Amino acid sequence: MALSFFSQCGFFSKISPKNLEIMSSLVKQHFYKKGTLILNYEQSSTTFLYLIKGWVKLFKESSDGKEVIVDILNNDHYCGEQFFFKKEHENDPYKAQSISDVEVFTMSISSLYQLISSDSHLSASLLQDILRKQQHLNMEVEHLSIQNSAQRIGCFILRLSALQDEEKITFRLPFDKGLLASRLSMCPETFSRAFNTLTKECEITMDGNVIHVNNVNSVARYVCEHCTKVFPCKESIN
Amino acid sequence: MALSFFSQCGFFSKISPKNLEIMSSLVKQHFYKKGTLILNYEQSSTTFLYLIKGWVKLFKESSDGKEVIVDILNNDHYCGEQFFFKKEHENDPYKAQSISDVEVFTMSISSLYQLISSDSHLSASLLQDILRKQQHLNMEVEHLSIQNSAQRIGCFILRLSALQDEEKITFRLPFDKGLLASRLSMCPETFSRAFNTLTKECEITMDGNVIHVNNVNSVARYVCEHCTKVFPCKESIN
DNA sequence: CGAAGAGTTGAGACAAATCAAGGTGCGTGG
DNA sequence: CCACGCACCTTGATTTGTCTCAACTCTTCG
Repeated sequence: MALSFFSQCGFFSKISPKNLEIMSSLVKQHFYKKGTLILNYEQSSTTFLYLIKGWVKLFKESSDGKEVIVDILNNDHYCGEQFFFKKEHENDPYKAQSISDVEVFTMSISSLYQLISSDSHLSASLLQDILRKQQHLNMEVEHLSIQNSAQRIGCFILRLSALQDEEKITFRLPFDKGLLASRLSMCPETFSRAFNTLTKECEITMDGNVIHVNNVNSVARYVCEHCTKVFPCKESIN
Repeated sequence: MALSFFSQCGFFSKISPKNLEIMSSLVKQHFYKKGTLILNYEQSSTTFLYLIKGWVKLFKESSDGKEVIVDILNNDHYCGEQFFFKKEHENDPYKAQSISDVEVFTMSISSLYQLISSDSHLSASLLQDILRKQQHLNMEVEHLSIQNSAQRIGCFILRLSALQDEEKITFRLPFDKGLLASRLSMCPETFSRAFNTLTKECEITMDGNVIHVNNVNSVARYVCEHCTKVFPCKESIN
């Protein structure tokens, strides 16, 4: 891969020139079609996966066979950093599957860890990223206890909308509704009904996979009612 | 504070001798009685708080005035690391209140960050700690979507029990039931009823604040039914 | 003794999951 | 081109889980 690529690549942009060289010899670039299993349980615990473009779902199966969504990754998200310090038997692995056509690069966790260890700017940049992720997880926990289903959907849409800076927004859902429901910890039926109440409560409609937000503030008024933050809360999408 | 203290103190045990000197001049030790407000919103975003001994609750107030528990800290837990990179206006602050008599030390976030930046062993050790925290948050999210109230209580008790290595265990709840209910995202009434079902479903009873677990495995059977992990799952208490 | 705080219990309301039945859009094979 | 199957989504009926409100008990502490 081109060295110049990494210089725009999330936390890697802080990598030292020397390590940049080393790194480019360690990574492998891959292209996968929608629906491909990218990592199985075993691979996940030794592989650092960086998503250049597309959408990837991370998931596990619970002991009674249901799929549990761990996370949904988008451009410049990554996974695997939690295994830096893990011994084999402590692992809590997952599977990764593409839910769109995707472009990724991978490298082994251990070699990334060596890079990090020898590059204090890189490690600071990673730390910053991880703390942001942690903030997001804190928000998720909070929302699961104070928001109802319709509000969780609305909040997700607001965060997608935040990428644009308009009053009226139209965009396509990045993946199917069943998966989004699952990501937001509700069943598909609840998702469908909750979206109806969202339409009733504020100026937002859905046509197939296309969302029309006619007034962002009306959505925020309904969604952020019980939240400890104030909209616009500038969180990342996931 | 004694230099030797930090050498046994969570991730600080990896601090270099030189930084250890510097650090000991930066920290302030405090003792607070149960019920003291240790940090207000403003202080929280500039203060690193390390809990040497006792229990501290971190909380916020939502826009409709309800208290939302962010975390409950115990020996060797800390808070404030999320502000390393935060600009003033991005802050998502909280309050900290002691829920037992406590012993803590504090230092400013910025001076801790300088220490971290100049000490790669220390920063690696911090990173490890933070990744553990992140794992725990992931687990919390997962549990909120797949466990019912009784299972969440049971899971909390199992994690407290994991500190001991016996079949039959008796211990005292470290803080009152209302707070625990809130920490587990349920109301006090639900906590009370859910504990009754727990007693019915497995060999566990409660007498005041004292929990008797007569058979750890019977609890695990009920609690871990839908989980993606296998008991004993060796998570930290909080 | 009385007041306050913590915990429990019951009744009713409400939210979400489950179960069951249809609808819609789409690609494939005839 | 149509017909079929299939995946995705929606809707309705029912059940389950949790919250809310209110009443009551128990303990503690002045």
